[in-house]
Amino acid sequence: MLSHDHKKCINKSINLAHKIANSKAAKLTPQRLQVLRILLAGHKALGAYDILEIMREQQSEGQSRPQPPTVYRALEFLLNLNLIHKVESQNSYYACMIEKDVNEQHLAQAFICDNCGNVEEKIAETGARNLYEKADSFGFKIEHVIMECRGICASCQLV
Amino acid sequence: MLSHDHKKCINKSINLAHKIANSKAAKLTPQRLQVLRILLAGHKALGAYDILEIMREQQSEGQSRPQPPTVYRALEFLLNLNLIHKVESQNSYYACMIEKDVNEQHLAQAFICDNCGNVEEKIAETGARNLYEKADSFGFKIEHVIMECRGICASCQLV
DNA sequence: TATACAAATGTTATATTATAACATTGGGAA
DNA sequence: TTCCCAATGTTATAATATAACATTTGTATA
Ligand SMILES: [Zn+2]
Ligand SMILES: [Zn+2]
Ligand SMILES: [Zn+2]
Ligand SMILES: [Zn+2]
Repeated sequence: MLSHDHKKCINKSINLAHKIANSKAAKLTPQRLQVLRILLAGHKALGAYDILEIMREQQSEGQSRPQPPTVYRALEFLLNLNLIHKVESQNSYYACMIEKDVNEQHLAQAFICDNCGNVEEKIAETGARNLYEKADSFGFKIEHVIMECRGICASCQLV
Repeated sequence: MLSHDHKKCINKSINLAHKIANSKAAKLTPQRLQVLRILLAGHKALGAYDILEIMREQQSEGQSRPQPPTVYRALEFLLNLNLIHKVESQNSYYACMIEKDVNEQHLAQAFICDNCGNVEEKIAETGARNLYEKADSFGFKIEHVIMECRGICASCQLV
């Protein structure tokens, strides 16, 4: 899935992140941006402690050694802005890869390769409509939807 | 959602469980049955340690105090037979409530009430088809699908 | 019946994921 | 300047899950 210009992809995402943060008067601090960048480095889902380790590797002189709450706070912030998503079925996190407008909502479907870890994110359309209709039919009010597909991606099937 | 005859509901599920286990030459031992019964007691999702606590309460003389692996082993067994499902977004487990035939597969959609904990399980039809089509479109081979809706159930909205 | 094997269970310890609680810092607003 | 509050730092611990090895139990078969 790295058939695209990933540097451009990252820059686009970071620009959008700044816009979204500004529009909500939320502060995309260096630390939060660092976590976002770590996730944007690849279209893979990483665990919180994987991210922590990378933060420690990237740690420069004079900075204090990051601790778990640091990661979880950044993740929470980014999740709230919908800049990242959590893969509930594996306790991991990936950067949103949907090209969207500021304020645009989207219901994500994640296709996670259990071989290489890549995540392909799609927008749920029909599938989501179906869920909301079904919920309506018995009076359930949906607050949050989780749609994840675990499996093997195209390139991993070739091997 | 307890507008049904729950004793009958439980018995039906347990009969089916025996049939499914037999058909796969899998042993539904007393311990495994105990865990299934605990989950069947209500249409709620319970955490592994909640189940463990109940097992300990139900512990009779001479039996040894159950430990975490005991619960997780039983859960794994029941998950494999599709007799229970995991709510990935809250690390909890509930008894399957789909009336199905032995050997019948189903793709579950769980509607979890964040107020009362009740789970309503539906079979994904349209939604699932949509997912598989989408996956096909970029060569992704789906092994397992997770569809969860978190929200508020009808009766909790009345309060 | 005796032996041997495998599945299930028991037991202890520990790994992994996540949060509570409180202290400190730093950048505006008044 | 003083105050406030959001952000970060720090320490400890909670919650979820599994590894590793010992023991039991049922049953196949020699
Ligand atoms: Zn997204
Ligand atoms: Zn792959
Ligand atoms: Zn089910
Ligand atoms: Zn409810």
